[in-house]
Amino acid sequence: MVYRYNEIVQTSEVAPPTPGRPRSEAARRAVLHAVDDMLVEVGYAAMTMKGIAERAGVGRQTVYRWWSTKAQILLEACVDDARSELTTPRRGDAQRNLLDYLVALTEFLTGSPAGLAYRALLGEAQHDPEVRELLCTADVLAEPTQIVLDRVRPVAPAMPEDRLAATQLYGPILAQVLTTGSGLTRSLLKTHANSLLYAWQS
Amino acid sequence: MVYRYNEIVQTSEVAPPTPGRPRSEAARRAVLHAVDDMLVEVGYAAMTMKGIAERAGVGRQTVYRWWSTKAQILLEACVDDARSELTTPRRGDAQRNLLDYLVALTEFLTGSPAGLAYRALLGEAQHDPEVRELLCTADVLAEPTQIVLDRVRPVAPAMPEDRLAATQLYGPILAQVLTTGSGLTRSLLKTHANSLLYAWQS
Amino acid sequence: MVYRYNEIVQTSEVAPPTPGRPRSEAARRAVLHAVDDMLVEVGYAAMTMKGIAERAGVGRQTVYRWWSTKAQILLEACVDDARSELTTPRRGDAQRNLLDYLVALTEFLTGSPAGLAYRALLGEAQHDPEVRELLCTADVLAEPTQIVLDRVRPVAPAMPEDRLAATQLYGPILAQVLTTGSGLTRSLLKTHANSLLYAWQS
Amino acid sequence: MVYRYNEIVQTSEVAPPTPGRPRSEAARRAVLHAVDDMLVEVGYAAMTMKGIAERAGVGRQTVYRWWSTKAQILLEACVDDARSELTTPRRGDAQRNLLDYLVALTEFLTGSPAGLAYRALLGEAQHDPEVRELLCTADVLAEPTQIVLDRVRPVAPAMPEDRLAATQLYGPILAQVLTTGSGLTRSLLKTHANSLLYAWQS
DNA sequence: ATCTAACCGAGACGGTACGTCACGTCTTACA
DNA sequence: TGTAAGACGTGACGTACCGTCTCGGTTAGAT
Repeated sequence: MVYRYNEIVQTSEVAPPTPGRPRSEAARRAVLHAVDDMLVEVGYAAMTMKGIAERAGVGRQTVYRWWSTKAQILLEACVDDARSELTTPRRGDAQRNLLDYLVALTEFLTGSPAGLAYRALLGEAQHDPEVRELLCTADVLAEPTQIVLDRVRPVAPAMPEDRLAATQLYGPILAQVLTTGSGLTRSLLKTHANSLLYAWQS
Repeated sequence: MVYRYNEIVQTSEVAPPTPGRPRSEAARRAVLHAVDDMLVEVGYAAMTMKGIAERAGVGRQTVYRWWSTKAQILLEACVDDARSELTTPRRGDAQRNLLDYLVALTEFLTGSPAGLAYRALLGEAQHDPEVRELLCTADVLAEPTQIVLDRVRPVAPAMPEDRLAATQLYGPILAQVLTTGSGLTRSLLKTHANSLLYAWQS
Repeated sequence: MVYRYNEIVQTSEVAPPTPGRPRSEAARRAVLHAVDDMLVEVGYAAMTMKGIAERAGVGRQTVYRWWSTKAQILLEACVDDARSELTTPRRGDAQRNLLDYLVALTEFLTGSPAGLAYRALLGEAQHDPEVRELLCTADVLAEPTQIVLDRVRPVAPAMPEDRLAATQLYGPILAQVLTTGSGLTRSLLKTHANSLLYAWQS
Repeated sequence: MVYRYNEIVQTSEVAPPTPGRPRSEAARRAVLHAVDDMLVEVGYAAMTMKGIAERAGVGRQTVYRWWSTKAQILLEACVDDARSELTTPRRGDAQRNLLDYLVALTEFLTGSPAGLAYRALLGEAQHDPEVRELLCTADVLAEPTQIVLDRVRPVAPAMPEDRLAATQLYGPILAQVLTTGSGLTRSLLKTHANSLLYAWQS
């Protein structure tokens, strides 16, 4: 689970008050917003800790105090958006459940700031194992995919175990975006969904 | 097609001699080897143009003269290896053709230096459009995949158009490696191959 | 007037505190000392900004932050020494006043580190107008010469205006050192002083 | 004595022909002209061996084959001009002989390309002993000054030995130009000449 | 109403890689 | 052999960002 600011413990108790000046919520938000904006404006590579601090109007030390790397900031900035963008309403039709998800995923990966962030992080993960771990624990794709699979499973008796089924479902879409930069057309997504469903129903 | 040193045109003519001292083949090879070694030793992120030059025992300017970025060097260093590692011998059995390829791809992506390089480049491509373009023109995965699909197509009448079929085939494997860092087991690969073949044969 | 670190304004007020970490006096001194040492050890030409920083155990940016060129550092490092070395005590005898000054000047130019620095700067000034300006504003020779001239003027009614008188006094000594690298002997200095005094007394 | 291209031995014989391709006079002249031009166009500091070669349309190695440093080229390029510009016609009047020389010297140092070169070399000599030696052997100022002194000596019985007299004569002018960048006015030159003559006649 | 401790901004610090430039040497083909 | 061309290894250039540190100042709860 990702760090959440002033996270409330799940009992009825609140966090014990610490001495000293409390963390500035304004500074935190300024940093997250700065990261969001800069990602689309200058791109991941040109985004620096120094630049983020200046853009956020925040001291450099304040950034380092709460996050070690720009990947951490980016993850915190996008994970909630990602989750909501990848959640599709339940449909009666299994094929429609899959298609809706594939469309949402494609839009997420190609059009959304959160998706752009996810791709940047996934890219960084190929260079830096820590980022990969960060990304795995946040589970951005796995969770929403699982929900969709659970909806479909009742009518897909031949569906393989979750891990493979998930990667069969979103793998082609993700690979397509990562390698070419753009997604599949809606009609190809439909073909893909039908393919899988046919195979899983066997 | 990637730059090839002293590339001989395919006719009987050779390249016209340019004035001045010719490029040093030794320096070129030293750089490519240095990049190969450093990628596995220190990783992509810690690899710098300066470090490459020093490791290769080569002037910094010499590196910049022939390559703009470490991505270019890496691509030139790995593209041939990649192609050969992803080429599987033709089999009589369609399912075996697919499985062999999926196994080779998984080993390439998880075990081979060239595959490590490819992943690093694909990661960098998420940060830098120029790297993506470089990677697209080199076509590392597309070409070998196409060969396998062509072998299978005669017995797979429902196989969709090439682009989608290719991404259905290698997408799950690639996605799995990129997101988790490790590949699918052989038995899951077999299941995946069977799934696809079943769907494509209907 | 040359920049002086943390220069206190001459009233009772101090400089208003600037935000951020204050400049490190230790780093400033380390740079000035490094420059002093390196000038005599390796010479002006072989002295580089990089070398100065390393010798001083200081970051390169820290040097550039406070000085643009090695000439500036050198000037700041030597101007105070120069002034004190060129200041001779007042004598009753006019001829002795001149001679003492000429001797001090010769020793300064040929034997003192500060004088070595001055010659290097004067040399650089022939290549770079900015250095000349720097040197003019610092007024290394003009001021001490003026003091001596003022002492002598009462008994030298024919002494020309200051600029010419000064250059008549120190010009031969300076020219001798610059062109040959070594100074005039004491007896020639005496002859020179007598010559001038005779002409100025007319 | 400075190197002179294809210097003819003083007997009636010509130099024995050496084997191989003879040195290109065109290349030599191109280099000297390039140096002349670049000195006034970009200044001494910005003049590089590489730039000289390119400007002259000459190979880099060709420059290095015949000269080690830009100082050597500059000296060869300007020494003849310097000598002729500093030679004044003999006058009957001693004071006029001095004044003419001082004026010529001032114009040389402030207005002539050859004088600019001389100042640059003298500047460089403060950083590099080899350049000083080069400059001393070429004797740019000493020789013409000596000629003038010899003309004046008959009517100046108190003139000190040559070295001091020369430096008394030209030192103030040289010092003035080196320190301020501009020369003394004609009327000050006149005053200076009179001063010296008065002292030397006593 | 202090006191104290952790926060905040600003910015200098020692490092290090960046991409460029010139150095002086070398290796070609040609004259 | 001399020449123009140009690649070579070397190393300084001035800039940018790294992550740390040191200031003055702020903001709370505890005394």
